Amino acid sequence: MKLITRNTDYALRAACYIAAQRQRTVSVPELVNKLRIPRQFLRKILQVLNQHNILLSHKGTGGGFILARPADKIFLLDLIRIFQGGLKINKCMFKKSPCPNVKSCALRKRIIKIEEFAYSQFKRVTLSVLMKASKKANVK
Amino acid sequence: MKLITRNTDYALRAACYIAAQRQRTVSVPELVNKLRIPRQFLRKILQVLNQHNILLSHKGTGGGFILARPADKIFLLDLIRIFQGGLKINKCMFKKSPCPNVKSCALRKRIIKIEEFAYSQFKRVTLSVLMKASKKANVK
DNA sequence: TGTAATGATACCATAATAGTATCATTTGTC
DNA sequence: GACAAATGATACTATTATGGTATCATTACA
Ligand code: FES
Ligand code: FES
Repeated sequence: MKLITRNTDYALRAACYIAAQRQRTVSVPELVNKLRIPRQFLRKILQVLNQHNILLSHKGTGGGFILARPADKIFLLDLIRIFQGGLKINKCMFKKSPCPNVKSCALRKRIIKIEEFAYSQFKRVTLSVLMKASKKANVK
Repeated sequence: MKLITRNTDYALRAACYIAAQRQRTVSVPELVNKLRIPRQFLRKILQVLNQHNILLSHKGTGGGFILARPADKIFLLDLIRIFQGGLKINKCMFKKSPCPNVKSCALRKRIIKIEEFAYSQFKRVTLSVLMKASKKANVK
């Protein structure tokens, strides 16, 4: 079971890379070269990020993408929502038995709790947080 | 994204039903009739539950399945492990950048936390807990 | 006006999940 | 012992979600 799909993963990596370039626009060829993400797939992803106002795009020669807002205002949760339609961890399984539509069901409760927890965790991860982690790694 | 697959769901329902019958063996035809789970799929699932010592099977006329141990000793987490190979929520995505193999990565930390939390929640759900919930529902 | 970029969109491939079919084996009953 | 009613084992198919590709249109700079 995956919490994060490859869509989201690639989006996150690309956004991180772009964030690190400050206000310089970054093109797909550059991203492909640095991140080794399949070109067409990456393009599709970046287009979606643009549509959702995570990135701004610039067409034409010398064009590319930049962040639409500061790196500490872009949350992993945003990307998950975009590419995975939110977590929507689970509609309850037991459609009929044993719990028809009980508020008190233990299973339902747990699932909701897990979902809320996952949200709260992913809300704390921003691009800038991830970039810091990566900096430390490179410095080591 | 599903925390619980249909395998596990069906297994849980079937096990709950069987648990409610005490020591009476319950056959596939009966389960199909009551739970409306596709017959062959259910059979496969029950066979797996038998192999993993959640259920005991009894062949021949009048045969069927009973719980291999008390309902409060059968955990949802067991079933998830069996049918979904544990939660194994996520091996880290960023294979290279931005965090090569850093202990301190924010994302990794979150993912591990979520995984642990999910485990702890599912460990608390037993067949008997679910049966209680369902009882309440039916009484209401 | 040519070229380097993205926009839009339709299509294909792979893998995970869900479900089916079939034959073999065991066991109770007449 | 024969038959029927159950499970055991296993191989196959179908559906869906994910991952990935290809192509043509549009924009913008030089
Ligand atoms: S299992 Fe769904 S309400 Fe209880
Ligand atoms: S994203 Fe994997 S270690 Fe940070």
